[in-house]
Amino acid sequence: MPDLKVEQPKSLVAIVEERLRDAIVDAEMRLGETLSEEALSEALGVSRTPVREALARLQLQGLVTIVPKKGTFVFAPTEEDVSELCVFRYMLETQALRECMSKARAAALAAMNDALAAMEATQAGGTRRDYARADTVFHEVFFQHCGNRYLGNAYRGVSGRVAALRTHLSVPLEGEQERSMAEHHLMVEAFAAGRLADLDSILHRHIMRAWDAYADVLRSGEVSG
Amino acid sequence: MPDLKVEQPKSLVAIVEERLRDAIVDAEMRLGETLSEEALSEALGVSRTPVREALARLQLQGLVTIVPKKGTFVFAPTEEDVSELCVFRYMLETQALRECMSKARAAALAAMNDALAAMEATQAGGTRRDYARADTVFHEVFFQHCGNRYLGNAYRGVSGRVAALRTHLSVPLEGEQERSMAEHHLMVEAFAAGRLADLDSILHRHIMRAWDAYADVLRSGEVSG
DNA sequence: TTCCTGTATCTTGCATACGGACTGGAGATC
DNA sequence: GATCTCCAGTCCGTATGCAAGATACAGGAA
Repeated sequence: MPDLKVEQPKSLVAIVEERLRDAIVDAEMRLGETLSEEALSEALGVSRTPVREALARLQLQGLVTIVPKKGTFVFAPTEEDVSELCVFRYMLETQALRECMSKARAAALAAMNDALAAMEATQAGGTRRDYARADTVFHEVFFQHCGNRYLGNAYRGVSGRVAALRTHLSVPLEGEQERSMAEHHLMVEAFAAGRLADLDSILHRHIMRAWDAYADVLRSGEVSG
Repeated sequence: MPDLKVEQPKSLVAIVEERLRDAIVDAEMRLGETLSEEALSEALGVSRTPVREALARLQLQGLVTIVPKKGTFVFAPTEEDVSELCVFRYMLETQALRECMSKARAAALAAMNDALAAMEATQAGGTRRDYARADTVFHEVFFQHCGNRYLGNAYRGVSGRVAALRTHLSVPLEGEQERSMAEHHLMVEAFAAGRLADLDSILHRHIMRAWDAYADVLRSGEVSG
């Protein structure tokens, strides 16, 4: 018998969650903006129940903050927050890369090259948002091949914030994308050659430079929407 | 004016979540056992809404599995699961210890000594469960002092499973508690002396020995309740 | 003017109702 | 006896209603 498995239609909760997540990550909403369950449910054309459940999930991902009896707000990171997030992200990624290298080196390398190609494609004919998305996909590769789903879960738990920061706090510096691409190339090379220490230092530089830029924007007080 | 701040009464969701979490962790329920929202809501004396929300949170902690239209089940780890969990836990703890040592060494050391004393107290006049709880507290110390709340969140995301495995899959081997205590003492000593490498290796041995024991129980097919 | 206070209006927390989907077993059919 | 069909029971997904807390603002008192 052929494989006839049908995929379940997504639940409303899943749809709403995804939609809201995208709205936050893609900066359709401002950081700190007030959300109302009722307003959202009306805008989305569903009842409050799935909206409420989706918001609860987003809270656990750190994308919104729910204050009892008061309201729900898009998250608003402090400089400290961003710093800790970057450190944490570096820890996860470096560990994931280690696991990839020892367990699924070939597969991971192939996937990284694919992701790299996709990034280059967006550079040629895509928006900054397309590049940001491709960047996200690249870093997710580490976790798809690391062979430890807990590591991947942990990353998924913060990836929303990481992606949101990329969108909200990035300023389009001249030549930034080129430098970013160059670093990604270096990472793949170091991975291919098995140079773990190099890989770590490139990754560290890569992430910490992003932190620097975010911190500048935060200090400037401009929490762009 | 004196400090009159009143603490908010916990929401029903939080109460239900905690209660269910305890029930799973303390092995009041069997691994894989079927749960029904309605049955739980009746047993707990609340409506389905907070139960449902609490179950959703527990799912994100990996303590229950929700199958749409079918039912909710207490998690049932595979041997692979447990292995990955142990590896992940080792990663988190070792990173947290690093951060503790570089950022809040004195405070962390003091807290570790307190936790150690509490463990010894339960050894004198407490149940195995008391010891297990004190053990959990000891490991949480790392994350309370590591200065990175994301690291702590990640740990909290798996600590339920870790604690549940401790309760469900541990067999009371002769002298096990003594060996465990000895290892904890060694860890504190190594931390106090700043010997990171030793600390790592003790922690690794400590966690992997637990994994060994769990794997044995899982292979034996006895998923105790 | 400044401060306090009552109230209108917002928010979320929780309970409840209904319908679709799934499961397991009794009975019919071959 | 084996298999299929139908149906009742159970579960979750979603919508809706009501209660209670938080907030903002108008209006009165000092």
